[in-house]
Amino acid sequence: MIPPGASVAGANAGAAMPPAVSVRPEILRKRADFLRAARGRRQAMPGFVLQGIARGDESGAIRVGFTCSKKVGNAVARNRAKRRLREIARHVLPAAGRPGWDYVLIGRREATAARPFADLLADLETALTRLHGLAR
RNA sequence: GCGGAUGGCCGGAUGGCCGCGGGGGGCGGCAACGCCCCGCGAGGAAAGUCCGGACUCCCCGAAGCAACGGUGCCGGGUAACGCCCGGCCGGGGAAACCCGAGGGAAAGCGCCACAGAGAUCAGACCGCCACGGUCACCCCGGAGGUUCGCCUUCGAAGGAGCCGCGGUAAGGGUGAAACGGUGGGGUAAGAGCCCACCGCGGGGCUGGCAACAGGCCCGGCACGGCAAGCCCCACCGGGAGCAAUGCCAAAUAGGGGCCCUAUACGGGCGGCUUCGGCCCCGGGGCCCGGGUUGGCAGCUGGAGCGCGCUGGUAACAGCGCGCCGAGAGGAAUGGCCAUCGCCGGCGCGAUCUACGCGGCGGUACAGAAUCCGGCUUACAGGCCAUCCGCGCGC
Repeated sequence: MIPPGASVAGANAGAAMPPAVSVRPEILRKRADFLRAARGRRQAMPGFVLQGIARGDESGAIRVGFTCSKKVGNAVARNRAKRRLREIARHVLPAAGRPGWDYVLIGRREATAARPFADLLADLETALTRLHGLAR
């Protein structure tokens, strides 16, 4: 099972090794931030739903939040989905995210936990591209 | 070895890359913060939120009574419990063992359908039996007739059947349950009518702390079931919950107090006018309390865990030594990968078992949210001990 891992590592070489100058994404914790992001653009993917909005303040930080409601499953299923979303955000957002934006990743029942990790990474990149395209 | 019963335990391992949440230390920096190092970081059920507590706030003189809710054989354990341990009784099993809301039905009310003759101080449907009446039929005797086979008629004893009037609670049948069961005597047939044993009720005796058990005497036997319908008795119980509760504080809006502004624009006050004064409104400053949101505390060292000894059948308790084992708050404890375990079935190695190799599939239930003690429910796979029965060997 070497080829898949190698291809992902090669394709995401830039994303997997974020440059030191890039700011690590901050985590959203306030309900108000989530409500504002929900008013922005949304892009549905097989493993998750992405929401994003430009904050419009002078801070250049990329921020991201995670949502898994009870529709995703019991506590174990929700936690697992949230952890996988956290992991793909950590890999992709520093390179593909836009400074000054807030993103929210929403977990989906079964799909978020079952979809191969490499696919999830690719999904987030294309979702970000489409979201930014809509915003333009 | 096979089948079964009970109690207890585990619930993947190692490594690599990249991460997360607390804590401690070091360096840089006024600080915010950044970097480095060390150590810690989910469960047996963390789950359901069903009981019992600790801890907070609210209410409240004490006690009793009433209401409401809960518990319910006895003894013990415990901070407490509806939990646990030991025992008793009843039921199931060949046994180990398992199951039981298991106080009171002579305090009272209520209910007991259907079936059945009759369902509580009940009842005669079938059956059984005695007596009275009637009589088919059989046997005997007399008289008459005769084809000598027998026929008719009268009388008497018995008598199936039918009718009437009674006896009976043994048997059949109905039912969850039928004035207790089995056997014998007895009787017309039967019946606690009488007797023995069992059961039941009462009394005292012995053993036991008790639930209760054992045997003795008396009574021929009455007092049906449901209390998970109401009820009675005994015991227990204030309410709400960590989003409890306490502390700190910015912006905005609003409330209160004090001071200043005033001659202002405006309104009011002493009969009127002027000056002056006071008050309201307006503006400014300071302070106070409430409050949204946010932050801090509560927040984890405790009815704690491990080992040993002592007491106890045990639950458990005491003592000694050792240990610190999550503390988040849109909520960390992870993501990806490799190797190895474990289980299942398949193929190959000689046919099976054992064993080896190969590839395939599976590796559960489930995520702390103030903290403890329980209960209940879920769970891939596995381990240990004790006991019962059967088989084999010594």
